[in-house]
Amino acid sequence: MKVLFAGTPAVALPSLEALRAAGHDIVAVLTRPDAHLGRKRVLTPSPVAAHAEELGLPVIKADKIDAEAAAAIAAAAPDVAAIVAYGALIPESALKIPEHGWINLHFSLLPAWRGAAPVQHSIINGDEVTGASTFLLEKGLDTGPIYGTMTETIGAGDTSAALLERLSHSGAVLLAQTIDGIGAGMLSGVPQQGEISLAPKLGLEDGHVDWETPALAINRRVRGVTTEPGAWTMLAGQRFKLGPVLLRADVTDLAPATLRIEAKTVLVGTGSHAVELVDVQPSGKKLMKATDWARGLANKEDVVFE
RNA sequence: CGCGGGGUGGAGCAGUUCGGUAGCUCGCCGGGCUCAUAACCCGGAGGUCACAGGUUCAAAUCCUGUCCCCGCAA
Repeated sequence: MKVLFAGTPAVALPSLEALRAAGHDIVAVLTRPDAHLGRKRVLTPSPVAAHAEELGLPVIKADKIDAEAAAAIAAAAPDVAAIVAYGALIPESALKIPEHGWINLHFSLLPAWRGAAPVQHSIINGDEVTGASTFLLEKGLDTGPIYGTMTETIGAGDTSAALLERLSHSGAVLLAQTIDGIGAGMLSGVPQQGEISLAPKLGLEDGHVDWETPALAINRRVRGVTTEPGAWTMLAGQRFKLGPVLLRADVTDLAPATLRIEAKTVLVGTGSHAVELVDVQPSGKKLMKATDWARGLANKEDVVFE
């Protein structure tokens, strides 16, 4: 089929590749405009834009589907649109452009975790299983009829970044199969059923660790916000980033936020039992082993996070 | 020219204010103790102090410029 591919970050790339590999004709790629990234604000194309340009595919850059973008999409005359993490809403008027509509690959088992950050919320919530769904885009937020789903187990040490990476590949297969099925006229959408939950985009404050909460909740939250937006706490007035922490149910005598620095481990007290720090990143420093960081501390006593 | 922190043996840091022959905690190599060890004891290797100029009898330290890393902000 003639497919319009819409996506922006790296997690969309496997889907674009899967569609090409399945033999579909990518008539155009819709992505968000180049953004000023990094400290030097270098104007950088999105990963999808960069890849599409390498492949010589026509690229439409737009952060909202205005009349101009809609005209460009219509001009490409797609049979169907495939959308993976594009990053902006598609207005109702544009939904009608392709004959078969817009098929969204969403990284959760809908209707669970509708919204921008499904993977992060599933980990923070402690879900044991998540997955990906393909559905027909409609006016509501991630509410359309489902074409296909696949499940993925969430590991005890999974971070959002790791899980999303896996889902981006397995989900790409699902998306390609869905587009195949629609092209063959053998698929129809099924209304979503089950418990609805929302997964709004996470902000910086979502990564702020509250040491008064139980260790398990902290473990899940840290993994859920890693790598973006990142977990952190405060130390001596400076932001202090944290990598995933290990549960240490054997240590129960540490007050919340209080550190205990030992030869091979760095422990922190929580609302329940202690947690072991693995990787940390002090402000202005690179990511380092918690034990390395602790080795350089002048005073290893009475270290307390704020 | 957005704000800020930083580049010192393999790792993390101190030393820079008040220039004067490189330190701490580890790691590594060799030896010892031990039933044994990530514990302890003894010995050892390893650094042009990011780079380039300048000032000075003397620069990690003072002055100028450059490169690189990171946090914030976008």
